[in-house]
Amino acid sequence: MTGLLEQIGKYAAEAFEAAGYDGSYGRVTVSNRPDLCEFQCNGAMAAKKAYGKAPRDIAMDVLPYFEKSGVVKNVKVEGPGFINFDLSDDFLTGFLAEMAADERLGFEASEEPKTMIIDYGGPNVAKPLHIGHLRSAIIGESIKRIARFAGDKVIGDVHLGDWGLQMGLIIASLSESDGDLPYFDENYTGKYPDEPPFTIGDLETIYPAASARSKEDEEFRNKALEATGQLQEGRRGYRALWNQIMKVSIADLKENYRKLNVEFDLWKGESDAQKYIPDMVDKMVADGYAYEDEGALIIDVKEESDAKEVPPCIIRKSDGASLYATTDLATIVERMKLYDPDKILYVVDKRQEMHFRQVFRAARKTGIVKPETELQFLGFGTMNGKDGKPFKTRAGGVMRLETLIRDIDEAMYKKISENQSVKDENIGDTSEIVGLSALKYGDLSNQASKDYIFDIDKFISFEGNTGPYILYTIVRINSILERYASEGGNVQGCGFKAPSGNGEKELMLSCAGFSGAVTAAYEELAPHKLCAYIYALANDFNHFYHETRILSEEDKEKQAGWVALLELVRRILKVSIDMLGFEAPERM
RNA sequence: GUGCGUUUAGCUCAGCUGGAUAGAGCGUUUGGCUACGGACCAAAAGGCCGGGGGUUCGAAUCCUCUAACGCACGCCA
Repeated sequence: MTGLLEQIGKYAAEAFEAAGYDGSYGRVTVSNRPDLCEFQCNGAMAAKKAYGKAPRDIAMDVLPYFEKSGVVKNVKVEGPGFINFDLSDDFLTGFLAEMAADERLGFEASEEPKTMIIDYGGPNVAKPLHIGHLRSAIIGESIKRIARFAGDKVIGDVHLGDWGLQMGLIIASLSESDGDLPYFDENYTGKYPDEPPFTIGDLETIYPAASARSKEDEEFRNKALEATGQLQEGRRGYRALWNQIMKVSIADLKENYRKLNVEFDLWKGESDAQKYIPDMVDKMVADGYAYEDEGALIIDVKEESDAKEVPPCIIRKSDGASLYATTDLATIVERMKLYDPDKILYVVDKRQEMHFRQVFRAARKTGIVKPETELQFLGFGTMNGKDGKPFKTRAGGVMRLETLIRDIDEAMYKKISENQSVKDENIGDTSEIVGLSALKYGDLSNQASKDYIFDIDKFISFEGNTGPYILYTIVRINSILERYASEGGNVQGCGFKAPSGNGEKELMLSCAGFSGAVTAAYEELAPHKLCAYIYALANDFNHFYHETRILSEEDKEKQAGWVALLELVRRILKVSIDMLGFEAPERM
């Protein structure tokens, strides 16, 4: 089924055509003057120029045909030529019934599903996740889920930073501290141990120490560079050690992402792209796209229309090493080969925009990506502290994700224990679920591309436009519906009735806006639009709830209509928070 | 320096391809618990939409100039 505005718009277009005007003027929007009407059509004013006629007269021409459709009522022409009207009760209840019967709640999935790869997460091996990784994970996961709901085949790839100097640094450091391990014995031909010689905790200590040392100790740095080179050339012991680092690190990353309710389909990384590099570069040179300049191998990517010249894309440094752009290009080669996607979406810090512009252009120019395949960059803004500067710990360092999540869980635990009259044994699980909703909703309700203020106090206060408020609404509906069922009612058997009050009609109209909200969030890659929608829906529900005594209602027909409406609201909210990447607890 | 982005209520943010009186939350002030869950609801106060100019019947929205702030600008990722 098509969305509500689309359906009404169709009738409006027919009305315009019937009156002798172009149907495209029959666009309908939700009224911005709720005191006057529910919906409006401004087409008469837009048509003024084309027909050289007063907008009011055009509106009056069209008006009779609007009324005839039976879909709308109270049609009026007001002001300079606004066509204002309300929805007929029959049409609305019919629409809601159709929604309720539909698995996707009336959202029409695209007929030709696209295959889309989303590149998000981007953690580095052997380094703990910190808050810089948070937005990519939260936003990427939500967009993945929204696109899946919309019917696309979506593949999420974590794209690990698992290659390069960082690995050499760890190997070099271990060779000094644990030089007697077989990994460092070049003459060793036996099987390497199954058990890793370190824990994730060890790695997290080793890496930053080695990284700091390499900046002062040139000898050590050279050793790390050499180890990196040998690893890349395939030295057996180093490869085995690298596998151990990967094993330990990925297990830890998976656990951390699991806590965030983030799941990747692919755990590929920069290392997987390495084998495509030589052939790719050779071909780029042979085709004449890549050439040497100042000792480096570059691809020109500037275009005539650039307001500022875009620097060339460097694919090989003058010392012969490949770099970030090379790996990203080779990753595109691999993705095209293995998945042939219609689109690759990068959910990355917006400060990397120039880099991706270069990479995309180089990929297009050299033809490693099909012309039809879309490459899109979704840059997100920085998470700032309350002072407006990048978020730091009190000590001034980068905050670990684990610490952040733990802080929120603890604060939430405290709040829930204080508010709950009956002590629940599951309070720990509940505070994790609610805490995650606070964190994710707090992030997603902001426009992704903008910087935003990360205010822990605001998130854990969970009042107003927050995740916990949404969850609270769901839990409250659950409670009512459970009680209705326990008193012998059949929730699924209830049908919609014409609204009897304003709050009820508002809530119904709000429900009907679901598919429109999802469409906007999907097309614009904008989870915040879905947040805004469910917040308004939750508000409308709570308003309705306060003016209506549902369970004590004598008129069972009327009551059944309300139950049907509540069930629909619940489903919409649950489906929506699932798209945002969190869930509702049983109680809270 | 050049390019990109941001600027809307005391604070944090919405505002769809231009439409009627610019909206939320927090905070402030006031009212509502005989509870279908008060983590709620109702109401009030609070704005030259950074500034100037332009296009238009009509601009927070489009164009232009300008200011402040942020970010990015060939061998880091």
